Formats: sequence, structure tokens, C-alpha cells
Amino acid sequence: MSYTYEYPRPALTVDCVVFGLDDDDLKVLLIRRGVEPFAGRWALPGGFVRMEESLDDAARRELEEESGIRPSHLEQLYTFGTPGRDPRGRVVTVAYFALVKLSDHVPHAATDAREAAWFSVWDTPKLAFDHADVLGTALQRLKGKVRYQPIGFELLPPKFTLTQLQRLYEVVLERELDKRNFRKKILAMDLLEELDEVEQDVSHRAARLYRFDHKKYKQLEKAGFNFEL
Amino acid sequence: MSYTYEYPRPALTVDCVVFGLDDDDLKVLLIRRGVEPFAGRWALPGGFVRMEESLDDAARRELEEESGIRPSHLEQLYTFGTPGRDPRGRVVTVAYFALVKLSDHVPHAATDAREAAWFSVWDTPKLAFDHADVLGTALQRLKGKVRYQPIGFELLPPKFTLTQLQRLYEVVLERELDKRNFRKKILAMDLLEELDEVEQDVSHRAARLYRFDHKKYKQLEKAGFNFEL
DNA sequence: GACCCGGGTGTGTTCCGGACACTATGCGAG
DNA sequence: CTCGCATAGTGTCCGGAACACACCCGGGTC
Repeated sequence: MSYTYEYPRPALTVDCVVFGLDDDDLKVLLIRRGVEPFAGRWALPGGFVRMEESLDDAARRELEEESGIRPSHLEQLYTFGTPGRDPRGRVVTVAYFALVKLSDHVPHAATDAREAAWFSVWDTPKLAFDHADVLGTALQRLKGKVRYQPIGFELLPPKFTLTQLQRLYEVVLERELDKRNFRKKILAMDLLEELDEVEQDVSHRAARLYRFDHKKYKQLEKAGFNFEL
Repeated sequence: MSYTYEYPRPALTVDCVVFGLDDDDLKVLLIRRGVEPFAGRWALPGGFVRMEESLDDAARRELEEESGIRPSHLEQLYTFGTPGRDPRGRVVTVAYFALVKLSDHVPHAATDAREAAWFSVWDTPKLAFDHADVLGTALQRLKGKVRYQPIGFELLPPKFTLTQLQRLYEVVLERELDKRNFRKKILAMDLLEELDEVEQDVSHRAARLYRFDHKKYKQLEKAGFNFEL
């Protein structure tokens, strides 16, 4: 079977930058390529877009196929289409940006035949194609977006302590925050549900657990409320 | 001549949302389509991506071809690829977002054979394809971006008054700003060059003219400075 | 020359964000 | 049982920004 067109067409792929948070290290999911080009190199999960699926669906499908992951947050990042970025010919890729709770996905899970692993974003191996650029763009986006949209919670387990939340922001923004001011600000938004539980198995005073209230956020958002770090 | 591939490929286009400022009305450039589908309807300027050009180049080329415009600011916006958005088959479009100084481009200029015109963004005719979505996305982006990057100046003539600048922000952000504070803030950034000229032909006290200092901004940017509102 | 229109500046009040250091609690070691 | 340790949790003060209001300026119109 083959397909013929009057004019040449680039091939279209999607690639996903999936972030996860491991304690206070920000991780990205990579897949080791089995075939040329760049066989043996690590790359972002991704693949070709099918004719009947939307771009978002393609991203979700490839991610599920290659790693078994269904991210809690997925959004389009940027489209990379410089001629020459793929040695096989003209390939345009729509990059996606995803966040997952690492607690839901066993670290270093090799789900398929392919080898998949989490790497610290500050210390990745050399990547295939222009995936280093894609990762860089995704990091920038994460850094910019985390401050004015409550997407950071997608990286944490459902129940978390305020210290965990603060660590998350410190890791992503690459700077330290003041504990008192951070708590004041985040609690003033009234988006966290205070639970009657504390963390377990720690050798010091246990911290109270909180839960992010998605419903309340949606309401406030409609009313013109703006989340801001 | 024809081109054959082993798997089917979507066609790839670029479309441009070009904004211009006319006094205190925000305008968008539209082209009237000559051919089916949507013949006679207004649409965003755009066309097919060639195999040897980058996406940015394709956007610039199509814009020049269809309207003669070379925008002072151009950036990628979002990629739209829902199956069914084009009745001719699967077409994925990379949307771009551009700003021009209307003073450089005669309003209602019909440069080519095609009819091109500026419309108020709040009052456009019914658009072809999903271009209304694209326009909406572009407006959101403009609104978000204008506050933390000095791209608004690309909409004004090289020499402008502070009131013009304030109007621009009020129009884009859809809310009123305090005159005193606006001036204080913008002047405190030290990015405007105060000229020894005033506006002409006004029936009241003439306002002083200013010019945006691109060089100084680049310097400050490198030094970690952040433009904000 | 009176008045009208926006341009441009000053001031007082309130509000918000950032800087800053100590006490409380629970566990484990000895 | 006590002590030590590691982290949880908490309030105040200050300066600058936001906001509201009031005023003078300069030129054109009638």
C-alpha cells in the first residue's frame, strides 16, 4: 500500500517531554532508540501521527504505547520543523509537554520491549535529533507556567505536605523561597484542603497533609481569579 | 510530477494572525478566499509549507506573498490539527502570530490579486476553516504576552506619546489603567528615549514623543532584567 | 480672553510582598 | 527518662507599588 500526492509533504510526528518529580529532583522520561537513525541513543517518546487522530490523541497514544503512562496534564508545547532536523528527510514534529505523578508510575519502569527510564533534567545523556532543544523549551515553559497556573500539583501525590510543595517550586524555579511567605501566600488562595492526616514514617515531627481542591479552583477561575505563585 | 509515500501524510500549512493598531482599535489582517473551499469567505493569510523552508520562513513568505507585509514581530502560536478542520482532507496548520506598525502598511491595502483588509478583532466577518479559533488563541497570547515582554511597541509608530502607549495596553488588556502609575512604571524602566519633539496637529496641548530603545532593552535583558506591565 | 480639551505632575492612603528568627513537636539513641 | 536532633509551624515590620484625587499647563476654538 502506498500514498501519492501532487506535492511533496513533510512527515508529521509528535514527541512528548514528560516531567516527574522525585523528592527534590526533576526528572524527564526518555526512551532508548532501537533503530536507526540514532540507534542506541536516548530520545523523547513519540512517533508518527495517524490520519484519523488529533494531535493531542497522537501524543497520548504514543506515550501510552512507549511507556504505559497516562499523564495528568498534557499540553502542546511547540512545533519544530527546521529542514535537516531528521536525517531521514523532512520531518516536522509537534512537541508536547506532560506532567505525571511519579508515585503512579514505578520509576525506571521498562513497560514495553523498549527501554524507558527517568533522568534528572540537569543531567541527561546526549539526546537524538534536536531533542535537547525540545527539552530546553519544555523546561522554560514549565518554569514560566508553574507561577501563574496551578499545574505543579500534577507532579505531586494527591496528598502532600507544604514543604513538598515548596520544594517543587524551588526545584522548578531554581531558587530558594521563604517558608513563611510561601505558606502565607499559598494558604491565602484557599485552594488547599487541610486534611486530618500527617505524613508517616518520618523520624521527626510529622507534617500535616493537604490536598489541592480542583473544583474550587475551577470556580474561582471562572470568577476571574488568577493563580500566581 | 507526484510524490509517493509508504504511509499517508497530512498536508502541512502555516497561517498568520497579523495584528495592527489603529488609534484605539485592534485590527487583524484578513484575506478574501478566491477558491473553494470557503470561496468568498474571509480567512487568515497562509498556505502550504515547502519542503526546503523552515516553518518560520514559510510564514514570512506567505505573508509577503499575500499581503506584502513584513512584520516586525513574528512568533509561532499553536498547531491546529483536528481531523476534519479542512474539508479537503487532513490538513495540519502551524499558526503564527505577528505584529506590524499600521503606519508602515497602508490600511485596506489590496496588494495582490487577492483582496486583503484590516478588521477590528472585536467585529470580524465569519471566518473560513477554524480560523476563528486561531484568532481567539492569538488574542489570548497577545494579552498574556504584552505584559511581560515589550512587544507592544511593534504595534506603534517609531515615535509615540505615552498616552498612545497606555491606550495600546488598555485596548489589548481590555481594562483601564491608572495614568499616573502607568507613566511612573514605564518611565522607571528607563527603556524609553525622551525626544525633543511633540505631536503635531492636535487641538490641545501637544504631548511629548518617545522612542523605544531596543538596544538598551537587549542589554538589560541579558543582565536578568524582566519587563513587566 | 474665556473656556475646553487633553497633557502632565504632586500627594496622601492603603495594600501587598519581602525580609526576617524563634518556639513546638515527635522520634530515636543512650 | 532525658536529651538531642530534625523538621514543622508561626507573626511583625518596613518600603515600595497601587490607587484616588486634585491641580496646573499649553494650545486651540469661538
